[in-house]
Amino acid sequence: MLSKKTKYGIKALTYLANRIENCPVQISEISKSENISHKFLESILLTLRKAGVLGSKKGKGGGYYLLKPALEIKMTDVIRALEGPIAMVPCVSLNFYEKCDDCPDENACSVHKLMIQVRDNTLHVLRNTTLADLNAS
Amino acid sequence: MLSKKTKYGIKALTYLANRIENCPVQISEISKSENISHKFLESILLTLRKAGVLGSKKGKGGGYYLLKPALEIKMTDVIRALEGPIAMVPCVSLNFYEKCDDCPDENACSVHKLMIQVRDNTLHVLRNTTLADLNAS
DNA sequence: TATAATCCTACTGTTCCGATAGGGTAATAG
DNA sequence: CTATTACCCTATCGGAACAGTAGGATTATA
Repeated sequence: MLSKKTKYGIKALTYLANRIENCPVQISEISKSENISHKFLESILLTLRKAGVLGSKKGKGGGYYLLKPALEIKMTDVIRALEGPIAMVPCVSLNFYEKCDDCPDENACSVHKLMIQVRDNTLHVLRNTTLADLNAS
Repeated sequence: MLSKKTKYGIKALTYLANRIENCPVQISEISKSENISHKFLESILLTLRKAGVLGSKKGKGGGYYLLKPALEIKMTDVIRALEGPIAMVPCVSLNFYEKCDDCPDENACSVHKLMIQVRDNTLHVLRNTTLADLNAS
């Protein structure tokens, strides 16, 4: 299941991408438009800034803005920053690998085999989808 | 993330599918072979029986066995029984649909659009994979 | 009738998620 | 220079879900 953090993050990014000008947008503007708690959204945007997806400007007239064109922001980057692993089990994760306690041999594990298939298919979608593809049509 | 319940369930099913004879296998045999807590596995196999995947025989010499040939047991059925929804958000789930609180219009939602893509790709894998495909090679 | 095994309900400890609280810090307007 | 605005950061907390446990009831076999 996708966490609300990730869901709200994607919605906020889409909102930013749909603006005509890429100038700083305040948290409260996004929060009102997308029905997201102001404080919660604040922590989400902070995470995206630390991940290098968003830039921010402090003080009056400040806010958050996209650091790159929407076409260059891949969904893999966004989801990894907010959600963590894309894989459904840590033992098939590319970026967040962890060995299973119960599995003596990964290559003989049926779950491992299946989840690699799922991961590859999911990655294919997320790698080839950018923020620009999610724009309101 | 896949729950341990689902993971253990798939491992147990694979174990059953790999047996030469499809006669009742005791919980403790599977539990030992796959390093799963006996009691926990018990509840998992019970779920699979209620879902119509496994049959059981009580009393001495009893145990669990596959109700259908491995080739006819789809991963979608197994995962839905143990994990619940396959989709990453309830609003794109086929079997466990729920409307989002924050979304006035699903069709305009960027997350919705993206997650339908992911769901379709995942479903494609899980529908076309049966227990027989997971056999130890 | 003893024993072996599933069946079933309830409970519990832990972890994670979603959200909140409260102040600190930087930039801008005037 | 100062007030205001808005981001920055840490800590905390309630609740839900997960992983696993406990204990006995039931049923079938030998």
